[in-house]
Amino acid sequence: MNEIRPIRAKSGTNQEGASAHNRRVMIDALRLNGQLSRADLARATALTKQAVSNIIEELENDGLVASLAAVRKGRGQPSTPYRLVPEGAFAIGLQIDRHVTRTIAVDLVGTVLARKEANLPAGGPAKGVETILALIAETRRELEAIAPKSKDRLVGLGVAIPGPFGIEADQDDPWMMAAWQSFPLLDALSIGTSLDVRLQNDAAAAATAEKLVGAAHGVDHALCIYLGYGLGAGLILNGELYRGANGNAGEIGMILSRPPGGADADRAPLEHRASIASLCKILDLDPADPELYGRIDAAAGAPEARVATWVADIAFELRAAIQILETVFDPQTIILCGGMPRGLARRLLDALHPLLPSIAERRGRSAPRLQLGFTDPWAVAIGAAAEPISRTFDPRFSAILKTRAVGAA
Amino acid sequence: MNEIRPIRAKSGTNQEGASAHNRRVMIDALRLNGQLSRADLARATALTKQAVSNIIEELENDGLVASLAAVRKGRGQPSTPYRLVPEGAFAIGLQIDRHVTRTIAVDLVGTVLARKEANLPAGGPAKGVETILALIAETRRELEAIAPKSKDRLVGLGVAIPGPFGIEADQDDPWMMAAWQSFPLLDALSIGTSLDVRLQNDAAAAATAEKLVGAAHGVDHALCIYLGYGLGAGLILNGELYRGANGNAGEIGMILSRPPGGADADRAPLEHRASIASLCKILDLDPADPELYGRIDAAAGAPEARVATWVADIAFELRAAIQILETVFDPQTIILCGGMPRGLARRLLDALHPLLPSIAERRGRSAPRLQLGFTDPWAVAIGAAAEPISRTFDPRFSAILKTRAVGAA
DNA sequence: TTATTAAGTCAATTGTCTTGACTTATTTCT
DNA sequence: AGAAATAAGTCAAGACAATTGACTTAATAA
Repeated sequence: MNEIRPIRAKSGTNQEGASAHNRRVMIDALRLNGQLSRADLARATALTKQAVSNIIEELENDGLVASLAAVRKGRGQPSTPYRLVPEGAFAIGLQIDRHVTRTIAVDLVGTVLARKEANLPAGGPAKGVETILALIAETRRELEAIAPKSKDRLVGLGVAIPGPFGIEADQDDPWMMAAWQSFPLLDALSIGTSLDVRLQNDAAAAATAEKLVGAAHGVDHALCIYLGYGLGAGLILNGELYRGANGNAGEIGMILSRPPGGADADRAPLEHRASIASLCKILDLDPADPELYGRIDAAAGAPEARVATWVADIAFELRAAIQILETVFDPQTIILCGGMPRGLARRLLDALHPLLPSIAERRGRSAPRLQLGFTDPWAVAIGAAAEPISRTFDPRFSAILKTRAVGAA
Repeated sequence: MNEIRPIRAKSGTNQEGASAHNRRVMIDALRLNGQLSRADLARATALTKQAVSNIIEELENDGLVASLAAVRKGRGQPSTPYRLVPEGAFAIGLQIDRHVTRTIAVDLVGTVLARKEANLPAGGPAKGVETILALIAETRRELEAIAPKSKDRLVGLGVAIPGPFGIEADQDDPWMMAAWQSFPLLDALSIGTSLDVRLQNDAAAAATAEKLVGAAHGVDHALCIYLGYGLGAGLILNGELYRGANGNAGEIGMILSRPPGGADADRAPLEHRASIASLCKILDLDPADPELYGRIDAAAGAPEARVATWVADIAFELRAAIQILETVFDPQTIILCGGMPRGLARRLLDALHPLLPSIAERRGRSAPRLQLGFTDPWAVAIGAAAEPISRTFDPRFSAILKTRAVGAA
């Protein structure tokens, strides 16, 4: 009998893996610096001029980079800077929220080229998927009208859906979107769109957006607190989005916390008290209302005592959460983002200060401990769209490795 | 004027980087699986038989792996398994604690070959370094007596020191070991030993030990809660130790928390209530007592009400901390380790159950949510010694990349 | 005895980066 | 002006490490 035992091992790599990584590094460097000459790139990446030359030539042929006018910067031959070509790649993002779904089309540099929104019909995922597929198809048509090249250069469909994933959720708990969790969404979308589809939770998507085109651009260690209908955090660690063992890392809304002055038995998920959902409750708003955002905006603009209470309460909770996150992750910065009116986000940011003391209080900080990120309702959809771009073009450890034939875990 | 602007970029790689990675992957696979044939390795790493053959031959010449007797496992030529050679590499670990310092020598597979302990003299780091260098020298002599090869095969010196690092600490706060923090320890040790020296905090060291030879062996997402004189956590994310932006990730002892029933103003660092230091306070023990461990052991064995109180109190705090860590990191398992008697650790583990509900409660878990790791006073020193081994031989993203000439962040 | 299966080697090939010399274009010095 | 210095970028050969496909070896199964 040959006993077949699973062998645990990481996979190896070869020249192809190295080459793929180097291409990604070039694109990343151009994304971060706007434009660089071949010589700049060689210095920045520690590769030789010649290697860079070959790779840039290849990327130029692939339509991903293009040269700009030569610039004289002193003695020596003028350099020819290169930049990313926005039309080099496109991606579609899909946000599925509790009551609404949104699609977005972006290009290689993260510019939004099309956006669509629809309310999710009653009847659960089976019905909802039809709406979604129609919305995606519409978005693709619109994108192709603007950028005909996109037809052959769509690198994937990123999907953002509120987490957490795969837990034993109460099927009736509206927080969980349990029906969607158990629905074979990935398959339905893969078949329905013929695109490469990946799931993220909404906080991770928000973080992806901040990483590609926002405040986390080029920051290796950043946390994005996402305050939406629920509460979550997207973790950027070592320059990559961290997903955890089951894709649930950062689900800070599920932290059990005692309300101020409350007893231990009063522990409840943080997001029950700190989220747009809690604001809806305080303001007696229907979360399913298509005009929700406008109503919140109106309430936040008016001298509304209940909003002030919510801001104060949520600031209390978030201060503690921020202190914990800073302590546990030691990030360069924390970015507050979410689907709420900008004015409300600003008020919240103000209310959060002064922050609690933490190890983040150090001399010579280059970034603020806490800053504002994207705060419009489209942030998650943008992040969803950014995911395929990031996955395809950003340097990542796993992109170097060969895909393994055997092995587990 | 040529304006010199820093270019932000990740570095590239080449065949050498790929080759170095593949060597690490081989060693990692052998470490995880005990012994594997070349064909096994080829399947596990997705490399070709030929590539594996070449690498294994090289590793064999380097004295890092060796073949075992061929085994027949059915039809076909018998396979020749390979294993790691313990004498292939050695490392020294140094733990500097508040009142004591320890050194350890380990080999490639993590076996402890020598250990030394000394009390740190009064007079601060300047004086302490002399003690430490003498201890290291003694350890090296002892190691060389046991394993003469170690002279040429010492890959580094790992140092574990209580964190956090680089914060604006009160110089008189005994928690902070501020004097050591500001002392140029790295330089002193580098010069004094001519070894490659790296610093970690003690919790990270404990996690490194668990990763190399303990409960986190082969686990990609694990957290080690380290309960020593202070409280910290070592984070293993994607199979690598995560350090954060400033090497302070996991310093959960610095989380500000309200005591049960306490007011907001009572917030204090978690480790003030949850650590061996808090036990010392309860038991009226002098932390500087060289016999501290024995005294704690005695108290924990006796029917001592104060110990029971401490266990209950600390379990209360740690339950909340564990729930937070599970929620935030989504790990496969959490390992409880620290410098305390095994019996006490067991009592604490029991007292922690039932754990608070979290996203970690899922069907089909393969590892327990919480398990016991190393709990002897040498755990941190072992981890310190494991660090150079891990750094030199474990697969890591950064090991693939070229070292960059220019560029920042 | 023969076929089948699997481990492992041999030798040639491929792909990607490196090396070192060279060309081109510009500024600075004399 | 002319020469020297400096920097960007190319050319062509070389090095390195994995791949490819045929081959050898050694076992079990038919």
